[in-house]
Amino acid sequence: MTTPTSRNEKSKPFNSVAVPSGRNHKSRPVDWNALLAGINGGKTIIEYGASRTIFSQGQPADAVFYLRHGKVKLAVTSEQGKEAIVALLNAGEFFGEGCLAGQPLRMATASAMTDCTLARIEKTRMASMLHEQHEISELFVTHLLSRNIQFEGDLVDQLFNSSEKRLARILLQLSHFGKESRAETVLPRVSQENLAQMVGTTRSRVSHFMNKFKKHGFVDYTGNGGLTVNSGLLSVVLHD
Amino acid sequence: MTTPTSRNEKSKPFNSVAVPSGRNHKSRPVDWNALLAGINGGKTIIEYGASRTIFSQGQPADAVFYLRHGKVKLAVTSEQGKEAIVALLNAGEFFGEGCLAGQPLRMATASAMTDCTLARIEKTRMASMLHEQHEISELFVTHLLSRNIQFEGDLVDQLFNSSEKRLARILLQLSHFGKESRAETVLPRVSQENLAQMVGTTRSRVSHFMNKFKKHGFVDYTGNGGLTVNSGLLSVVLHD
DNA sequence: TCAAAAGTGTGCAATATTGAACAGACACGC
DNA sequence: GCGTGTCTGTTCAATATTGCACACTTTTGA
Repeated sequence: MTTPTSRNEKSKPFNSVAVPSGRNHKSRPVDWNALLAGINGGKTIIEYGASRTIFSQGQPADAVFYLRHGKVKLAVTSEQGKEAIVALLNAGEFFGEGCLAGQPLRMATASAMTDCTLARIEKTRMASMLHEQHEISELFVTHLLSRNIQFEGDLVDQLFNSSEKRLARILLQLSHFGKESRAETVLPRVSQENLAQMVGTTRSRVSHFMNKFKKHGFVDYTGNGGLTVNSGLLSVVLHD
Repeated sequence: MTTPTSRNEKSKPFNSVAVPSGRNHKSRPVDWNALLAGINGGKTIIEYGASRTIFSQGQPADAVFYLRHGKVKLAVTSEQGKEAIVALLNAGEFFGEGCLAGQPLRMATASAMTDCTLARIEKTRMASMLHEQHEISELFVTHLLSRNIQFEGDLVDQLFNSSEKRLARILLQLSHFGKESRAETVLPRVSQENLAQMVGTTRSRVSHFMNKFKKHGFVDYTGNGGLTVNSGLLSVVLHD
C-alpha cells in the first residue's frame, strides 16, 4: 500500500447517527469509530501507506481529519529549512482542525508514519456536525482538551529543561506511545535525526546523550534496531 | 479592590439560555457575555484585584473559569523553583479547563494581572452544559481551537528560534495583546523578569536584547515606564 | 519623606549548544 | 558481491547561554 486510495461516500444521504442515549455522559464507553462511521455526508475514507504525505504546510486548509488506524506525525518547516516535529498522533485523534478556527492554510505537514486509514471531513461539514451532534462535539472537545494539555506540557518542557532532559522525556513518551496493544517499552524505529527534531536540538547532541543513557543502562538496543527504554530514565527527568 | 468578592448565584433555578436561533452558525455575532450570564446554576461570579492568585499549581481542580473583564496570566513553577509564563489571557477566554480532561490538580498558577471579573463554573456543571447547550459548546470549541493554535505557535517558536527572536516575537504579541480598545502599541508594564519567563531565558539576556532593540529604534520608552513597540521589530523575527 | 523593595544596565567566567566534518556500520536493491 | 544511501559515533572550534555579581535607578508603602 503506497498510494492513497479513496472511497467517496458523499453519494449516500445523510441520516443522523444512532448513539447510546446520553443519560450519563461520563464514564460511558462509546465506540467512537462506530460513531464516526455513521457520518455519511461530506466525508471521505482514505488510506495512506507509510511515509505518505497527507497534507503539506502552506496548502489551503479545508478539511479536518480523523485518524482511525495507524500513526501520523505533524512537522513544521521553518524559513531556514529546519524541521520540527510538533506532534505524534495515534488512532482516535483528529488533526488539521486549525481550519475550523479560520486558518486558511495548513501550518504543518501531516504524514503517515505507518499504514493509515483516516476519515477526511469537509470543514463546513465538520462545523455543522459540531453544531448539530452532541456526541461528535463532545468527542472533539475531549480531543482538543488532551491536545491542549500535551502542547502545554511540551511548551513547559522547552521552557524549563535542558536538551538532555527533553530527550529523556521524549523517549519516555515514545515508549508509552501507542500502548493500546501490549505493555511495549520498545520504541518504533526513530532515527536520531527525528529525535533531534522533536527535542529541538541537533543530531550530534542526541547521539551524545543516547550513548550517555546507554552507558547508564537507561536504554538498551534490542537486536534489530529497536530501543528499549528503562524506567530508570525517569531519574534523568526528575533528578538534579 | 484587593480581596476576591463573590456573589453565589446557585440559588436561582436553571433555565435555558435565550440565544439567537442558530440558523447560520458562522459569521453570526453573539454576545457571549450575555450568553454566559444566562447560566445560572453551579456558577459563581468572582472579582479579583490586580495580582491576586485565582488558583495555584497543585491545588485540586474542580472548576473552569471564564474571564469576563481583565487580564489573567498562567504560570508554571518547576521543581527547581524556576517560573515560566505559559499564557496571557484576555477577556472572553476560558481557563482551568484541564480538569474537564480528568486532570485532578491544577498544572499552573492563575493570577489576575489587572482587576478582573470572572465566572467560576463547577466542573460537573460545565460538563453537562457542554453536553446540553450548543452555544456554550461552540464557544468552548472556538476557545480551545485558538488556544491550541497559540500553544502550537509557541512551541514551534521555542523549537526554531533563538532567544533574541523569541523576545522580539513576545514583544510583538504583547503590543497587540488586548487590542479590544484602541490601537495601542504601548505595552502594559511588564518587567524584564517576566519577559524572561515568557521567552524562556534569563533576565540579563532580556536586558541585553532590549538595549539592542532600543539602539536600533525597534522599541521606545514612553516617559513613565511603558514601552512602545515599533513594527520594525518584525524584521528581527523575519530576517536572517 | 524616607527606607526598603523591585527593577535595570553591565561585566564576566563557566557551560551548553551549534554546525560541520569525517569514518565506520548497516540495510537495501540490483 | 557491490555500490548507494541512511544512520551512527565522534571530534572540534565558534557561538550562545547561563548564573552570578555589583552599582544604579525607580517604585512602593508606611
